[in-house]
Amino acid sequence: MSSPPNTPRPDRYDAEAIEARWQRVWADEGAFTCEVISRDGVVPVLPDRPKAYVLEMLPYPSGEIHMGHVKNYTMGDVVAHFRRRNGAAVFHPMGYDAFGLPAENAAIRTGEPPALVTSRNIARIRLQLQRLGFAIDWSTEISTADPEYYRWTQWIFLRMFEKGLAERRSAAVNWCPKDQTVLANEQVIDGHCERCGTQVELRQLTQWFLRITDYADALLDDMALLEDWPERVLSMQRNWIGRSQGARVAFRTEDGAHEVPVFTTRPDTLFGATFFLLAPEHPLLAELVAGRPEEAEVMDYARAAARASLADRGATDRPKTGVFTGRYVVNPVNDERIPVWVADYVLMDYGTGAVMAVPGHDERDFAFAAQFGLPVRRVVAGDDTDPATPLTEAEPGDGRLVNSGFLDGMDVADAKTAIAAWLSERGLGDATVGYRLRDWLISRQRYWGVPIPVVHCEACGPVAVPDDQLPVLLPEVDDYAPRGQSPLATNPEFLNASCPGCGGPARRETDTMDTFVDSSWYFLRYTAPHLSTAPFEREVADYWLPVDQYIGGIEHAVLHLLYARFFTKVLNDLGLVAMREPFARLFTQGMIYRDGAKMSKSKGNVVAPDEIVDRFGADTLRLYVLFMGPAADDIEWSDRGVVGARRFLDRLWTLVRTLPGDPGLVDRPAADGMDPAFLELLRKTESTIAKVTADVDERFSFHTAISAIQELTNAAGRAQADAPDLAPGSLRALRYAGQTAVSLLFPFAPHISSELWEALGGDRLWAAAWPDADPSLLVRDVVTVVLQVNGKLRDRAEVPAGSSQEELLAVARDSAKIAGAIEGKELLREIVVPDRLVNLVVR
RNA sequence: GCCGGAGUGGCGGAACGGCAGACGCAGCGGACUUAAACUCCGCGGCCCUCGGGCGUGUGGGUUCGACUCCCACCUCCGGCACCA
Repeated sequence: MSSPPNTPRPDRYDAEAIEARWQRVWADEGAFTCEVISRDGVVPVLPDRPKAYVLEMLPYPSGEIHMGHVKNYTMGDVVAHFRRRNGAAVFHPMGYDAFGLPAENAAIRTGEPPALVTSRNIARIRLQLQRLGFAIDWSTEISTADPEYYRWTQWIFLRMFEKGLAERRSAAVNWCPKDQTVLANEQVIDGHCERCGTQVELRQLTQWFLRITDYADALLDDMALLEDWPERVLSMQRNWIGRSQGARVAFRTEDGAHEVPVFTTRPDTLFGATFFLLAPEHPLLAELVAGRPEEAEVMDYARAAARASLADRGATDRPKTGVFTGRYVVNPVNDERIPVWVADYVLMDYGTGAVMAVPGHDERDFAFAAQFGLPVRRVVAGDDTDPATPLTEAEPGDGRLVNSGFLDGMDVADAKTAIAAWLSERGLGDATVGYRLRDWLISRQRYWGVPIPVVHCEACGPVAVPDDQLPVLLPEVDDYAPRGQSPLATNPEFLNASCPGCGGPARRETDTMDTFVDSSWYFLRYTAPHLSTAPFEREVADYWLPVDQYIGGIEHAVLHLLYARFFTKVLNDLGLVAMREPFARLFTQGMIYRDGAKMSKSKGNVVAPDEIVDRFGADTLRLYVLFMGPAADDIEWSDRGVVGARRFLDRLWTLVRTLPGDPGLVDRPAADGMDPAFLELLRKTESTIAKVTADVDERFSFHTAISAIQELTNAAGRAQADAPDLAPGSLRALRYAGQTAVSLLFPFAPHISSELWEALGGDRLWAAAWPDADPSLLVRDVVTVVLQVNGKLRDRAEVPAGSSQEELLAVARDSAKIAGAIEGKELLREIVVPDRLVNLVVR
């Protein structure tokens, strides 16, 4: 499209200048500052319109944002802009998950304090985010490493401590030898440290735990409240919590001295138990073998198992190992005497650490029995199977009970009920539930985290630091290097304290908290970011929360997202907030790949957001990361694709800057008497409004929304090129189309949209009402009807919308192609779908 | 093994019971240019002679009609996994 000779050549699209200009305007006007926030302890007036708390997972300030951040925050920005222009009170804050190992490790390398590294990184990240033009309320920015913030992290910890939800106890825990700290179960992937990949070891240590297992059922049950969470995440959490219904059954040692309970999900197979297993760590083990000939071998085995790494012991393809203890227990259901073995496939921290082995119907027990020549007994058989048929492999499936006394003939489900009642009546067992979920180990033997606000008194034990002495400040230390205990332990001023209870000498806790604690409540702090008397203001928090739309990466499915749900439930039980779930709707974005791999520095395949902004502008980058493909999918980065996004913005720029007619926003033109080509453009404009609105609001389908705007822009460009002399109605339809494209594009590319909107004579596009489609223009007066024979497309016809069945059939019969296709055949049926198709079924 | 998700042009993808391949990238042809880039216009699943035939991982089914729904299978991705 060349410029007509007498019009001035339009100015070039200068992204850099435009973006700087509008970012300044928004900041000067406080365009995205949220009024409904507790500031200086003053509770704001709560507005009487819908609210939208739009939140993306806060970044770890590593010094550079990456493309994943750009995609994440652009999506949130689109939603926030969309809701604002649709009349909602919007809150869209940002903060930094600022404690953690990378800054600490950098500090160790360079000798700079982690606080300095972190604040420098935060300053840089803030600039990068601002350069992308995100509509963030920067006045509510928080950093989890700020004493003003972590004071309240400590405060919440103390509330949990008071409730018995935070406790110190000895347990076998995961230890990362490289990072020199313990890890939570969620932070161990296949036996390796989630952060550094080192194989973790098991160590028996006294550590702080949060009793998330107390909330296992609530975390499962309340998933019903999470209707808009991806099934994938719910399934992962369900899996992680791992609830299974079973029974606890009391076995006794044959001398009657000890009761050893087991947990089983198959109490129906109790008659099939032919041996009995203890975990190597089982507390009774040493006593059972004390002074017996088996003692040395058994205890050697137990010690070897304790030394084995989690990865080794957890390997399912390893042959079964175990040692006979020389002792027997009695099966309560038939008084049968069965041998007790120790085996390392039995886990101490699941169930009771003891297992009744039913080799006939459990694959692991069968493998163990085969290994050691132990008997296998069938107690479940199919309807056509003789109860005496020997088992050549474990049959864990359904069937009828056999060789099982009073259970014989029942199916598995009935037998479970019957045996549970039988055991319960005799006090020998109860229906119970097992969970895979473990308590959350939050101690870390590292420097750069929240100090656990407890002192250890010789007389009183662990004692909470009183609220009025919070925050327990992270002290300066000379050496941050991890040495198996927290660097805080080397600072005598920090270490020595007096007991808040008895005043006697005491020692401060030197472990710091897992940084996932910090991010488990930050969404509340935003609503009162500087409040000095409480972590948040209940009234304001209850107004904004739960978060209406939360957006982040799938990698937090069982980490942050589980922990934050747990914290919310605790705060709810403490009467501090009304919500039971923090995130009403969750969207998990896909990863951006390049050259078939996740972008990472070590692979050298990183595309730096800043470079793209330098070359093409922030609007191009924002548009491209959303246009790439479905927001939830993993997608390959394309350098050429970015160019395409920029080309589109250039095209829109040229279109709007060369629109004929006087400046000034136009209203929707009247359809009556309009030139057909421009009526078509008007219809296109209206259907684009409808599509973009639905795609953003209901489907989270940004790439299709953008493609619809592109179609509209292309259509307007063609209409302009094809018709140099325009009737007034046509002119208006053209301007209206361009203007609407700009308006719809705003959430995606706010700077260029604002600039063009201004050029069109508009003002403050970010506050302008989102356009509404005119329903009367969404229905067409002429439609294309598909003519089929036996479901195969044979012809098309243009007919007036709303034509009757008879009219449509007449049109079909008039078609030469249809006539040819049905010639000489018997007409069996005529299918007519109004305004869509006619299908003639012939034989 | 169990649970979840996905298979459509050269590529990212669209269509979610009714015209398969919108939009974009790459490609080809053309215009502009001394030339190149930019930009613009056009073509574009495969086979084939216009007419047509075949095409959404594979095989069945439901339906007038299936990328879409149902059953079975294959492949890939993700999660859990000696959890009794």
